[in-house]
Amino acid sequence: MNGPTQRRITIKEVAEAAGVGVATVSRVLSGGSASAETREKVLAAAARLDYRPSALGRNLRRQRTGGIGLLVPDITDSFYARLTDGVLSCARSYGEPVTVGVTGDDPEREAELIGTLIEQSMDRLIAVPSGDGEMWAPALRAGLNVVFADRRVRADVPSVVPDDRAGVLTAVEYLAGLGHRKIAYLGRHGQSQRVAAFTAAIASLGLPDDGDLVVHARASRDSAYAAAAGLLQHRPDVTAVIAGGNVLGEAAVLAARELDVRIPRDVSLIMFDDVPWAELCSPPLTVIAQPAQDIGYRAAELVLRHGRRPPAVTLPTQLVVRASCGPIVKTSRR
Amino acid sequence: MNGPTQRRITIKEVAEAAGVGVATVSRVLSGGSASAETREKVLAAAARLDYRPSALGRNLRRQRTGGIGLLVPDITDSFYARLTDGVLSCARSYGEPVTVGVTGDDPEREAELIGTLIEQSMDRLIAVPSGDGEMWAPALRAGLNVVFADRRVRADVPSVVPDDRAGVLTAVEYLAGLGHRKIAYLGRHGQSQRVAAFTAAIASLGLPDDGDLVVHARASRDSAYAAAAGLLQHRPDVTAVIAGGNVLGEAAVLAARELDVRIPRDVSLIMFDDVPWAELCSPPLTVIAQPAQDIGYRAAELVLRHGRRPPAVTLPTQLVVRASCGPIVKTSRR
DNA sequence: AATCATGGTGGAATCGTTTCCATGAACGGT
DNA sequence: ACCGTTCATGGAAACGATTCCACCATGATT
Repeated sequence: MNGPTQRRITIKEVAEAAGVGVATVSRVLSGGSASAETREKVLAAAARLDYRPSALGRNLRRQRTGGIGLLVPDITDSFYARLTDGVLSCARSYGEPVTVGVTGDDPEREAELIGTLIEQSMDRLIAVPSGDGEMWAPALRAGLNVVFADRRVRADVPSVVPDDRAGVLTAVEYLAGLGHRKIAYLGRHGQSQRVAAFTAAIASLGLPDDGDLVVHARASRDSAYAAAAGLLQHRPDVTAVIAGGNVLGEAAVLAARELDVRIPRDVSLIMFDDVPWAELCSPPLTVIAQPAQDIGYRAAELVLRHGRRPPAVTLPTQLVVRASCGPIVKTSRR
Repeated sequence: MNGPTQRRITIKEVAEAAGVGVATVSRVLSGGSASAETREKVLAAAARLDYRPSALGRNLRRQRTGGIGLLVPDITDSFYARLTDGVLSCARSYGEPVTVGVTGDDPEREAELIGTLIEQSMDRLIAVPSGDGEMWAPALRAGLNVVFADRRVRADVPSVVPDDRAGVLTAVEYLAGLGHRKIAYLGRHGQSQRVAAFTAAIASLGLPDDGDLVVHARASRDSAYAAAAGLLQHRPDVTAVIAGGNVLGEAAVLAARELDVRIPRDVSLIMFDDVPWAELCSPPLTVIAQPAQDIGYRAAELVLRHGRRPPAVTLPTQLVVRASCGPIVKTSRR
């Protein structure tokens, strides 16, 4: 009840105002051929009426919808926030709107969100996939133009991922160089790539792999804390932990503090993903930096350009040494 | 070139498969009246064909578009990420897609994004407004259903904001209680509400207000750092700083460290917005916690319900005392 | 001079859905 | 037995854009 909310003006009215047919208006505005005189008239009328073509009408006619969908596990996680920022940044330069959904690493919610996007006739989608590759078969069959980000779960879908193998290897080598032999990986579900890289790295360096050195958490902070605390409590023999993300790193620091495990004296910690607060933390955290924003940007480029899509883009990571890793002191703690 | 990308099935095909007219299909699927028999047939056909109504067609017909737009200054900022999470969480329960845009606190970019949203026929918008209220006149006249979040720049637009006045007052009182008299506010553009509350609080406590105790930064981390460093360098007389957001707080800690200003011995710091790392920081940061997620959720509710919209919702903040504020030692530092 | 190529232009079909309206059947009341 | 009411149903219009196609005028070619 706050105003007469003026009706949207259509191409028909512009045509009338310019004294031409609707086809001509459409042609002029789409850069088609027209005489200089009519072009002038149409442009003037459009400007005068502040005409904005309706994306609805356009998209209905041409079957292809503009806009791109983006599915991330958790927008609250700095890594995915930065990835999102990269996508938005690229999309903005193309003038394409981005619809964002949060999956919480739950395949069911993911499927539901995909359904919503398909209903909107979105045909371009960037996703950090939650489940395994099978789940994506229907979406792909539906003609969805999908690009995976951060994780690669199908070989037939283009993806932009950090160089997990190199990152993990760097981390493990660094820790091994400090004398650590019992190194644990604290990851979240869906990081099969990294876990594989981890066990491979352990094996290649001849370190013992006596079973459950890999612990998984779900997307929430609570779950991350529980996993970290469990690891520190039940495995007093591990002397170094690799956290597979900033939420997990945060949880590890918190849990260590709570359990009176000192970093790096009692256990060394190295965290995937460099975040601003890693430097502010006490102790400042040694991290494997990941180009989160670039990942998003490149994924958006891929999904927008759409032509000649390379199977995979791998972006380098970087070890940033701060103060959360130290040489091993004597034996295992406690 | 990766498949025959099957054509989307339409209501017409469902009608044909069910042996009824399109109108009947539409009616059944929208919950209109129909005989049990036909309802059965239609539902069966729709399920068999995996029919999904096209939002494009629907939205074109009914002039009201589903979906809501969300405009935030910086998705990388934990506060806005959490706010966004709240919006997405609420929107998901309504099955409404959310289109997100990043304004960077730039009114021009904001206007551009609004234009894009209008083109998409979005009629519902949640925004953290960058500019002043005037800028919103065209959007409102266009029939946009707007709700402001975090900042209130117009009285005639519903908004959901934290209780800035109480938050600032609490912070100032707490610092004054510790003996501080020269307190600075480090804010970002668009926080006029808080700055007003700050000067009011200063005045009400009888503290000196000798001019430029308020410093502004833009949305970027660089700008925040510059502002914080400038403040600490040029005003050795201030003994306490209130940072108006987590990015500003982070910048303040960083700048203090760089300039060898110790917290809380040399200056006390209190930060708006509680973030997970505030506890991990050295020293742990005393903060004014803001219900970022709730703000987003409530804003989404407001924009979705749409009826009887209250003029404003104010959500409480909370002082969380940690270790970044201390009593004043002697005189001004240095 | 008659015909053909050219290029600007507008009418009309189309996209997929909702909704108005007319139709026809069934049924109950007088 | 006839008429009026109710109800399910399907045809068709409408939403706003793009695009095919026919049309006409002009200029060039034979």
